[in-house]
Amino acid sequence: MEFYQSEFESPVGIVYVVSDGTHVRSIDFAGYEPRMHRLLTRHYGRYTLHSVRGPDPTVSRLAEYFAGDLQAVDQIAVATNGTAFQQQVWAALRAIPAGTTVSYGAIASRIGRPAACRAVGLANGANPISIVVPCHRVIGANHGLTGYGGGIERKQWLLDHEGVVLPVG
Amino acid sequence: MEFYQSEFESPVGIVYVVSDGTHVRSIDFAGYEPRMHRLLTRHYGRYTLHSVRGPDPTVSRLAEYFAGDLQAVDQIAVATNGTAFQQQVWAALRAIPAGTTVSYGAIASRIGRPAACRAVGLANGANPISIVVPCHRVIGANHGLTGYGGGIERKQWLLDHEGVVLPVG
DNA sequence: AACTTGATGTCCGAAAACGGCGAGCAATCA
DNA sequence: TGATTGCTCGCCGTTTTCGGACATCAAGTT
Repeated sequence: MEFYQSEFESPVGIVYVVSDGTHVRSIDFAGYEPRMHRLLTRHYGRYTLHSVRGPDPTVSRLAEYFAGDLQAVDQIAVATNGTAFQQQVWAALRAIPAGTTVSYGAIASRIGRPAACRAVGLANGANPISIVVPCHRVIGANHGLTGYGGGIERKQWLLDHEGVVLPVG
Repeated sequence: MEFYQSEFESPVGIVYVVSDGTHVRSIDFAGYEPRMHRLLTRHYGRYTLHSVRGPDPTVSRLAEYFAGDLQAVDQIAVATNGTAFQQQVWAALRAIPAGTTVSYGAIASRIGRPAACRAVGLANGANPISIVVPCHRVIGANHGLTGYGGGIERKQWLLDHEGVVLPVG
């Protein structure tokens, strides 16, 4: 497996973008390299990662997103390996419009397993493509942020950036 | 992963030869297809198997071996995936000359782990390349044949063919 | 002479533990 | 009362852990 890695300096820190040339395979924050490589290994076995310097269209889209064009990342082509359940969850995530939030339980209902809210949390945590697959738009039923793979602060920042206003909770 | 499969009708039954074009990756007997595919999957993940009709140099060598030229298979290039321990065992197997036998414990000693005789048995059973990697030349310390992935009868036949004479045991 | 006992590497299935949840209930406080 | 908080417990997919089964054999026990 041959992958290509770009770097992007975002307001929430450096972001790594890993693609196979046509599809994005992983996006994660600097400081979480071990997790990223663990996920890549789990999904693709042995792989080699080539550092890319030239312009990367995915990075351009991310820049637009952070500049305020929230829909800029919606068309990015992604490819993921995962269980059937995870694939369903991740697909459901991409259907959440920017600026809105959904509860874990609601996602569970949408994929036909209303009782699997907790498992949705797990699948969320296993999401290999941060930001583009917007797991940050899923929050607790009581409007608490509960958790985020990149740290709650980043989740809060992203939601603020998207104009989400939550009850005082 | 792209592999190519040939068929060869031997005195001990039909034999499948799987190669990648330059190296043999698997040799097994008809009737053990599930095991063969399980091993290929374990070692190489997803793969496709193309059926080959034309002449196959590996098959020619096998024919020579069965015709009496016992050294004909010694130069066949093989490639295997496996744990470090298995690689060591399989390498040690190829060093056993045709017409001779060795005990499981002796193989264990040769690779520097004299107490791992039982593990050698396991590694033997996991050998993906029958005949060419001559796991049939390994027998019990008491000269019993103990076991063979293709059935004891085939092990007996191969040893007879190679002129091995064992104590009456 | 027959039987038991460890050491050994790997795979496989079963079982348990672990969460980025959420509803329900009771205790607390104005 | 009614709102709020905190605890408990059931839910469920995934990962981890664990225990057994084996192509053995030498040494110790009976």
